[in-house]
Amino acid sequence: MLGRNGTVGKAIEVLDQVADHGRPVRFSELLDGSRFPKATLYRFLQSLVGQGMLAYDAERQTYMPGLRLVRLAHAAWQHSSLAPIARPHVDALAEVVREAVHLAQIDHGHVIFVDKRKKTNMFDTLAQTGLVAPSYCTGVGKAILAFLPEETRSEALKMQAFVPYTPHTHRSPRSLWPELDQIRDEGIAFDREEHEQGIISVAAPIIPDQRRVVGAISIATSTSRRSLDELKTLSPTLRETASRIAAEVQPWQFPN
Amino acid sequence: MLGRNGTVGKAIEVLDQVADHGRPVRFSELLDGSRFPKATLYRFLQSLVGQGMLAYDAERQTYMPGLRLVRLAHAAWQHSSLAPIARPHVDALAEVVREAVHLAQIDHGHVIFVDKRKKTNMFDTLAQTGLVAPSYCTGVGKAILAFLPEETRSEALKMQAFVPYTPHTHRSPRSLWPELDQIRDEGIAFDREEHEQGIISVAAPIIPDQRRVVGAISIATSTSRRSLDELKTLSPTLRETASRIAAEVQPWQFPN
DNA sequence: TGTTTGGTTCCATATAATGAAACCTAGTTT
DNA sequence: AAACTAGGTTTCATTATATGGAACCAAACA
Repeated sequence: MLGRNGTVGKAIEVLDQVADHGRPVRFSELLDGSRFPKATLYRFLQSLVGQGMLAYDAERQTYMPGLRLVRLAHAAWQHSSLAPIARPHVDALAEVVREAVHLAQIDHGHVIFVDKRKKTNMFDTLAQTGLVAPSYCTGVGKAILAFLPEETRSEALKMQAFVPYTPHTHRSPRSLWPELDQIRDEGIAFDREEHEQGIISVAAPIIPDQRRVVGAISIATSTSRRSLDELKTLSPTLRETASRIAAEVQPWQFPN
Repeated sequence: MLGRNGTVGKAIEVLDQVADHGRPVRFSELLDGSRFPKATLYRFLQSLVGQGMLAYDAERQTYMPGLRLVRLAHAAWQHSSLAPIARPHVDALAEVVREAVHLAQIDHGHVIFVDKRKKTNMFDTLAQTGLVAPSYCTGVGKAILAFLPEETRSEALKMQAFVPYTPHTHRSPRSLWPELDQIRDEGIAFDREEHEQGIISVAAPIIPDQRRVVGAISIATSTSRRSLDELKTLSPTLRETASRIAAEVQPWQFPN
């Protein structure tokens, strides 16, 4: 039962696989990317469909997330995500700064974008709500890493592959440490085109009432629109929004 | 594996139980409401925490939905829920009619509210997004039931307990059939204080391109604010909104 | 008509799950 | 201080469930 080779772990893996397709998916497509034998995968799919976690379209022979998962989703969203509480603050910040605003949480060393707001159609980042990103080369990721307890941070850094997405990306934990120290000092993190070429951001951690960091919020833009120095001038507004969100968060509500 | 006594079914039952608490919950509280022996429940919780579907707060010894579920949630929400597509239409309708607007889908005979908008703070119904309601005594439920294929409708009706929530509630499928016929004729359903005393609604099914019904939308209010006749005058607007949503829905995207 | 493809089922065997009982720690009561 | 209680955690002989290669099925294709 425990671990990825338990029955529960395997079922969740299948669930993830269907969800990751982002569209209805046929059995053979799932089989191609699966580590399970045909009969085993088939049985897991039948089981998840029977439980309502997946839905099966008999006409097109495709699988997709089911309404029981949608229902669970909602409960999870409301009680384990910053997004419901932070939404008005994220909206307000986006209105003021006229750039993309991201809200993220961390999960086993990876950043999960849980909300994103922008008020213009001119520009966008790759960040999509619900998506996972590395923590070592995103503003929100570094803002969170800097304020994690030492041991948790070490574990989180171990899980990073330090893929050099751009010439500016950190290549190792050792390279990153001095910057994390600086982030702790200033309470502000920057993404200097480290994750996406041409994309910069400024981020602040969300830390309720001297407790541990629960997430981070960032303002992201392109180098063609703004400079890093211009982003710096938005730091006070950003910190204030992060504080407001932190004030509303009840720390016991969130996982980590 | 198949059914509620398979390992997967049991794990999902535990997941549901934690999610249904809507707040961090301790092991003993879960044990109280569980059909599993102590060791079995404990092991399921450890397994789900290990997989990230649940999170465990060691300080308070409480469990809650985990970020992997939030992530899965998002995928499910975006690809298996009407809400993302329907949102602008629901907003627009709420703006026009100045009452609560509900969006719902059906799942094994039960209605799931997937979105809800209102532009006044004066009153509210019990409908909460993500919640499940019976189909036989809600406007959206009856709107969907009426347009389901015959066999699916029979199955769905069998799953209803026909609890008489108010004196106006249908007590049996037999009692409901003539009204479903009428709903099919008119393309409009009413909740005449059948689910909640004092609450009435008008609902229309969402049926893309001669295909099967995928959901329904309703306008709900209280008898102290509006009469049923007044709600009737909103039918054309409601039908139009339902048609607009249906036009955007790609029928293969949604589960049944 | 024979072959291919994708999906579905079978069942002897293997593996994981089971759950009563015991254990552990912290707090409470005597 | 000792005994007791409560909530959480672990053990392991036994049982139940999962496994997965092979076979089967239906539809489409050559």
